[in-house]
Amino acid sequence: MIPQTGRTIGRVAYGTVADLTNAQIADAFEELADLYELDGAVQYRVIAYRNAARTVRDTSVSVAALARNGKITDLPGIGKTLEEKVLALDESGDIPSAVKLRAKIPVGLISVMRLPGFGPKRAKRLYDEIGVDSLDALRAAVEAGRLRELRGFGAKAEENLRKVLAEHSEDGPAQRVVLSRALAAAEEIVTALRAHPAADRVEAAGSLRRWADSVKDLDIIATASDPVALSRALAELEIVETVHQTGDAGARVSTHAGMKVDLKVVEPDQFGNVLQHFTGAKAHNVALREQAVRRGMHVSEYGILDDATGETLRCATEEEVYSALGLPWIPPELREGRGELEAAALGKLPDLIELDDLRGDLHSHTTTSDGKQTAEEMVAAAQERGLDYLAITDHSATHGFGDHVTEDHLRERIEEIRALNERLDGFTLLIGTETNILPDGSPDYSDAVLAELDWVIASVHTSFNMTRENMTARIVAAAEHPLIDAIGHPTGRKISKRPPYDVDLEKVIEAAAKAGTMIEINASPNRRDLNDVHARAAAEAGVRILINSDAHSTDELDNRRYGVATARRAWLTADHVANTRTWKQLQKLRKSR
DNA sequence: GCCGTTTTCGGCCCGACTGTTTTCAGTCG
Repeated sequence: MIPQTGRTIGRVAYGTVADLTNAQIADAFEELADLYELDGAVQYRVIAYRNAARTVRDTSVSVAALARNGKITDLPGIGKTLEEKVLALDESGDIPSAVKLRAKIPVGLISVMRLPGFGPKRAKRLYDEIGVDSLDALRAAVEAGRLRELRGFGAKAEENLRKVLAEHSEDGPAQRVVLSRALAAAEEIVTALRAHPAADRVEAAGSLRRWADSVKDLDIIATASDPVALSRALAELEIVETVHQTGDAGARVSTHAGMKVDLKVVEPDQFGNVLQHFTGAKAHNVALREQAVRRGMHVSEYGILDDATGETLRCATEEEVYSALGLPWIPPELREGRGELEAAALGKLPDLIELDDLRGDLHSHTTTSDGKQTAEEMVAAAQERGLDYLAITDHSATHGFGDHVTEDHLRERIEEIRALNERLDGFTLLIGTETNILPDGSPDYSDAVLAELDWVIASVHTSFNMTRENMTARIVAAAEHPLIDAIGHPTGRKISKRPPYDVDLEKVIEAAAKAGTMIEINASPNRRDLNDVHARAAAEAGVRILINSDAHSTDELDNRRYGVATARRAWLTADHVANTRTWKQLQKLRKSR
């Protein structure tokens, strides 16, 4: 079913109506893909729906609006048929073919299909032959020993299923680990393996290397003079809880935190192929291989087979892999299947921003609100990290939790910070605030006190459950406020913990671009908000992006690396990001106050 | 269902593993 958050079926009841969101369209396509797959449709039709769902999810403008304007078929993988379905969904709230399929295939079968070891074929047979139409029905069938009636289901299958069903009821599908936690484990493991005498090259691959928001497991690719010794070294690390297997091709283990780690030890002359293969993402690799086939070549983790010569090219480096396909090396952060191959072929890959490009940080907290350290300590830490300026932006009057800062207190603080700044040499300390955006869109300080500050960020910290229209109007109003320089963590999401509040970011971006308000990529690894897709859209719309640590302690200034990673995944260059400039230069980019 | 530096029709990425099978379909990454 299509989730209906923020949208009204039978839309006449309201004067204005929330737009059909991209997530809702993508969900509808995914449901159709699942149902068609269970119905036994040709695999390529199913793949077409899945690809379209991904494209829609990665699109930063309203896909429903594109459909209404006749532009939706400009999106890759969306043709006439899918255009019709989006229009039907937009107009009637559902898709006729989905209605038909739901009448034919029980929706509960989708969760059966998702079970590990199951797929559309097995799920459908369970339904056709013994009437299993949900997970509960499957449980009952296993208990009753009915699975053995089926050809192709042996004792082993039944045993595996019992195990899977037991795990499934406990914590649902395998949970992903937020990148910062995975990275800490990866750095520990990679450092230890590199130090081992048998090791030659050791690199973490996978979504971790692409700096994704979260990762499922850890892939490590290595070359070694003694593969067995290196595999054993991994198995013996303190961080490892369980060893699943180890041998001359590598090892598979789990950490105490429950993360699976897969070490693959490969031949040095294939290291580039394997590293490329396991860095992914899937969409990138599929597109790369399709492109290769058109040139008469076949790419796999073992090499590149050339039809013309019948020979397989083995590559020691990733550069050789891409070069053999006529492409420059592509930074891992871009390998998501979002147009990077086309850009690479045209020599138009962006010159991505790096951590050292950042000159200042414009969002940080001290003990005045909920930070752990003083302004003096934060300044010292910022200087150690090579920054030239830092804004102290403690929480505001309505923050609550006993951490609020009254206007009077803030006025005292302005004096203190200005005095401290006077004593600093070659460093600029700014006094600012992270003012709450109240439900009506106004900041929770008076304009008079905001005007006294060097810098104002505005964020939402309360009333998350507003309607999409109201939340959008609220944040747009803040973006249009003459004294607000930037919007902080614009969607409020917490990765793997809390979904974003319902807001039409396209409208916020439009308003920010028009008003000259900057938008932050909050670099906290639990936020990374704006995300990569939205940050790319904002930059393309002409919004100046900030990468801010939101540090609540000195060590959290290092979180900027996650913000830079998100910016790189958004194709941003140093020029897109305002705080790559000196404070003096940045001030020229601000709206006039 | 989409798409076009051979194509508007006939293709559509690659290889390993698993379980049950005797040559392979289904699933997974």
